[in-house]
Amino acid sequence: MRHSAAHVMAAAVCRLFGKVCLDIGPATDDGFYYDFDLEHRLTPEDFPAIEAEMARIIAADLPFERLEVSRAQAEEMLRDQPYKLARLADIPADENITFYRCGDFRDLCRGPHVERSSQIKAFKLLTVAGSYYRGLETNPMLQRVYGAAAADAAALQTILQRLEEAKQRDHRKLGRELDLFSAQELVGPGLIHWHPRGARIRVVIEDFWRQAHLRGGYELLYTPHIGRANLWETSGHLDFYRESMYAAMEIDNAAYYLKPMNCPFHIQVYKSAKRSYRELPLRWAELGTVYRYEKAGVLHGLLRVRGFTQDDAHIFCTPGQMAAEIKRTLDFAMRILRAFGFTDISAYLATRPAKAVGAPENWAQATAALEQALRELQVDYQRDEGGGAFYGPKVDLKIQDAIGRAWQLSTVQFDFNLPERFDMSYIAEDGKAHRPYMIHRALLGSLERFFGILTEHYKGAFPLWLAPEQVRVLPLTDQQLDYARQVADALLAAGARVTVDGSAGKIGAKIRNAQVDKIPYMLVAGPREAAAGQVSVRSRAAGDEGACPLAAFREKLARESAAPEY
RNA sequence: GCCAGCUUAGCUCAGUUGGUAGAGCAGCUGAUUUGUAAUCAGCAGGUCGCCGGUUCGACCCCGGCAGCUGGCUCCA
Repeated sequence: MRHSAAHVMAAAVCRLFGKVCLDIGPATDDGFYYDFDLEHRLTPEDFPAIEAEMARIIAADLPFERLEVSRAQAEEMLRDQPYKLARLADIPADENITFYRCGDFRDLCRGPHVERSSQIKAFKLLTVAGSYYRGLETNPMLQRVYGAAAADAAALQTILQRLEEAKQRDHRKLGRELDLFSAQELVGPGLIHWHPRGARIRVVIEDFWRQAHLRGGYELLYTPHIGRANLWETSGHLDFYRESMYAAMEIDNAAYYLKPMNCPFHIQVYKSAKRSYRELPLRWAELGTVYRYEKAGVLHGLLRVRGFTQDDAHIFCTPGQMAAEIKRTLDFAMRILRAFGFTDISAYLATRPAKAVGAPENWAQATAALEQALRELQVDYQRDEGGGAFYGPKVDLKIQDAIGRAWQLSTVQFDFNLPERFDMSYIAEDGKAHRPYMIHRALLGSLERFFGILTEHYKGAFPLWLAPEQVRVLPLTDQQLDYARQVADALLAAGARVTVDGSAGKIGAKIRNAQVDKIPYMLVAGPREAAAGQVSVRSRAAGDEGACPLAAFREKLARESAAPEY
């Protein structure tokens, strides 16, 4: 039905805009799109006319007819459709060539379709965008119109509501409304400023992350932001990653580059001493800020930026330790993700691509270790055959957020390349130098991206342990301002993130503002509470919870705001 | 980077078929001192993204640039 809706849209566009070169128009999860090439530049202002034309075709209840034709007939039918002719040429000789006809519109198409146009019950055009022919950057750009289509009006409403819900959760909107972060034109695109409220959350995330890593057997590193050209030549980045790197800075006749990755620095720390098998595995983690030149058109809020902090780590181990380290790392990653409220986790295992470095038997061993760990940890996973980086196989973990969207966060990657390039070694029991195994991993991915996803997951209503402002004390009148400050001081001393609303408004207004700011707890302090040393607790989610002694609330807060177990 | 669209006050948006702009919220000041989602009044705030062109005159028309948005491509 959705695919048929694409045909009907193409038919409508052809009727309205004269000569249209058609490419393809498949169904999508929620609807359909069609790629065309036409003189007229389509805009959303064209949608009502196209939709009206589509509605006419649907109302006419036209049949979809399947036509089986010879290749010669097909070529004749498509003589003024260059993209279609190219698609036709791709159809294998032993396959039937079919067209589907609906009214005066017919399209080279494998089908199937609905029987009659009236079976398209509900649709709506959504956006128009550019799209390279066959997805190749060097090809001409076609115009793509996306639409939603559903079995009935209610189902279409559900789709549109889901899109609206995603819009309401957009971290860029919430980031502005809740004053969490910004990017500044004067500074440059893709460079993030964490405002006080966003930074408070980041501090909690980082503190939690550091504690977890120290308890999890990692050491923490800090490494420089720039390094000499030699370093990046040795690592190979200047050969294969240069277009993603910021240009060199010349200092004392040497070229320095801003780091796009942390690995070479960690390797230098490794190489600062002769390593023994007795000290392996080494697990070194760093919140490492990197800069990458991302094309302007791909930047997106916090999710795709040019400067970001990876929660990076490198594990150096012996081949014999590798399987255990993999399992340990994946288990650790999942426990951390669950702590942040992401419980629905799945995995992708990417295996050896055609062009790869490293011995095939090492690849096989590493891939098997990854797969075994996934099985032992009972994670659902899919294999992405040949999808690994050239330097090693990897596992990516994906989570589902509160409205079911999937995001890739963690990645665990083998590296058979850098240990070689940097000639890393350790002395084994046999007294000889051996090459260590190297594993890259990031759990949150980058703090920017993770924070964006977290914001959308919670719709800005961060749980108590993450909330930038956990408690706001609301004096009923100015008479209670001193008492409110005492309450706040007492909570502050206990480690809470707390403020006082000293504005002149009525209590209703103060509550409204606190709700809009998504503060987990509001404490109303009127004359009754001040006299009794109490606070009236209102929770963001549950509303008025009644009065209790300040000390009791302080204990409740301490209990509830502890970082989660993991 | 590519295609298209957008850019007016801190935010969300009106507006002028070319005669240099307005609202709500936020801010500030004053009044109000209030019991669980918006008290009232006043004030202030804008080289209408930037640069250039056309014009007697440009926020409006044209060109260039920047940023953003939706996609595409990319994502070691």
